[in-house]
Amino acid sequence: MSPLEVVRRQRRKEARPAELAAAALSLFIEKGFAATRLDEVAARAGVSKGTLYLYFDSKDALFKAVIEEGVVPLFEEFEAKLETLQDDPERLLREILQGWWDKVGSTDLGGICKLMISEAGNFPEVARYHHDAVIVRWMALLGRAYAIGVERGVFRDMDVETVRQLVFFPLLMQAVWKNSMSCCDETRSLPDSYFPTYFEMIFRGLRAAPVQESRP
Amino acid sequence: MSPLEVVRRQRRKEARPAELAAAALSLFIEKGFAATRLDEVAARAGVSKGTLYLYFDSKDALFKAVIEEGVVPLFEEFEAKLETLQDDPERLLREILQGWWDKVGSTDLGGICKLMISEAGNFPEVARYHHDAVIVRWMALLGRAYAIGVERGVFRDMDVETVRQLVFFPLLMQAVWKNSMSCCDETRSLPDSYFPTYFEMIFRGLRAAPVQESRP
DNA sequence: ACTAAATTACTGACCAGTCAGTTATTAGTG
DNA sequence: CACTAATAACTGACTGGTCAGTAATTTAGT
Repeated sequence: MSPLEVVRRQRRKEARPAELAAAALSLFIEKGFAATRLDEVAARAGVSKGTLYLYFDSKDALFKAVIEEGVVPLFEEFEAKLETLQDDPERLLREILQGWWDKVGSTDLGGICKLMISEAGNFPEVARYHHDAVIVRWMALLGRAYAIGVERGVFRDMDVETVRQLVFFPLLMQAVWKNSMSCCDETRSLPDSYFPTYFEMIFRGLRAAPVQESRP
Repeated sequence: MSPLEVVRRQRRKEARPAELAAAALSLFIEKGFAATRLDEVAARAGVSKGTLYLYFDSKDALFKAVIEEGVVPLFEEFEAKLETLQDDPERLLREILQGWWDKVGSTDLGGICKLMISEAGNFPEVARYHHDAVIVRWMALLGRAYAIGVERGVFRDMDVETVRQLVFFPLLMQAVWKNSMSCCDETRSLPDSYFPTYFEMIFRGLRAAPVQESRP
C-alpha cells in the first residue's frame, strides 16, 4: 500500500541489546515476568525471537540485564550530593528524596521496584544482586544523610534502620502502587500537596528543636 | 515401611474448599500465582488435582476465592474500634494501626498484600474487587480516625489522602517486603524499637500542639 | 448395590529455546 | 569501479517439555 515500505532487515549490532532490554523492561512492567513472552519482547524491539537469543542467553539473563542496566548507573548522582550539601542536613535529605522520586519513582524505573518485589522469590540470585548493588547502597546513603543531621544536632538520635524506612517507604510504596494498581485508581495522580505535607511530616518527626512556624 | 499407612482416600466434602484455599494461599505467597502449579496446590491439601476441579472452576477462580475469604472478614473488628475509642483519637489511631500489623501485616495475610500488588495487572477484575472491598474500606477507616482527631483539635488539619498514606505505607511496605525480599535480608526481624519510634514519628507529625515530653 | 467423592491417565495449547536457512554488509580481485 | 566470495546479522518454522483443564475409572460411605 504505502509507496515506501518499512525496511525489513537491518544490521544494527550495537543498538540491539539496549533496544531489547528496553522492550523487555516495558513488557515486564506491564505484564510481569512470567506472563511476558519472548516473541513479544522481540516484536516490540522490531526484531525476531532468534535475534534476541543472539544477545541474551536465556529469559533469566534478559531479566538480570534489565535490572543491572536500569538502576545501577544512577548512584553517582545521588552520592555526589552527600559531599556538596553537608552544611544543611535537612536540605540534603530533602534533595536526595526528591531526586529519587524525580529520577526513579516517577519514571519507568519505578516499575523495576515493583518488578523486583514481585519476582524476588523466583530469582534469588538476581534478588541478591539487586539487594547488594542497589538496596543496601541506597539505604546506606539515606542512613548517612540522617547521621550527618544527628551529628550536627539538627535531627534527634533514633534507630537508624527505623528512621530510614519511615522516611523512604512512603515514596517507595507510591512508586510500587502506581505500577500495579493503576488499573483501579484510574491514574490517581499525586495531590499537589503531597510533597509539602510529606516533608513537613517527616521533618517534624526528625527535628531535634521544637517546631518553629515563623521566622525571627 | 511404616506399619500404619496414611489413609488414601477420604470423603470430606465440607473441609476441602477451605483446605485447598489455604494450600493455594501459602503457595501463591511462596512462588507467586503463575509459578504455582495446581498439582502442587492439590498435593499440599492432601488431594489430587481432579479433586481441586470439583470445588473450583479454574485457577483464576481459586485465586479470587483466596483473596475473598482471606481478607474481607477482618473489617468488623477494626471498624468496631471507631465506636469505642472516640474520646482518645491518638490511641484510636494507634490501636487501629497496631491491630492491622498484628492481624494482617505480620501474619500470612500480609502475603496477600504482596500477591495483589504482584498480580493486579494480570487480574483486573480481581484487583478491582479487592480495591473496592478492601483498600477503599480500609483507607476510609484510617481517614475517619484521623478526621476525628482533627475535629477534636488533637491533630493538625492536612490533606487526608497524604496523611493516611504517610501513616500506613511504612507498615504496608514492611509486610510486602517481608513476603518478597526475605531471601536476601535473612529474616531481618523488626528492631524492638520499630513501633515506638514509628508511633513517635507519626504523632509528632500529626499533633496540633507542641510536643510535650514530660508529665506535669 | 448405589452414588458421590476422589483418583488417574489423558489432551491440547502454549512457549522457551534451537537451528537450518536467508539476507545484508564487507573484503577481495581484476 | 564492478563483480564475486566470505562473513556476520537476522529470521521463523520447529521441538520438547510443561501444565491447565477433562474424561474415564476406582473406591468410600451408606
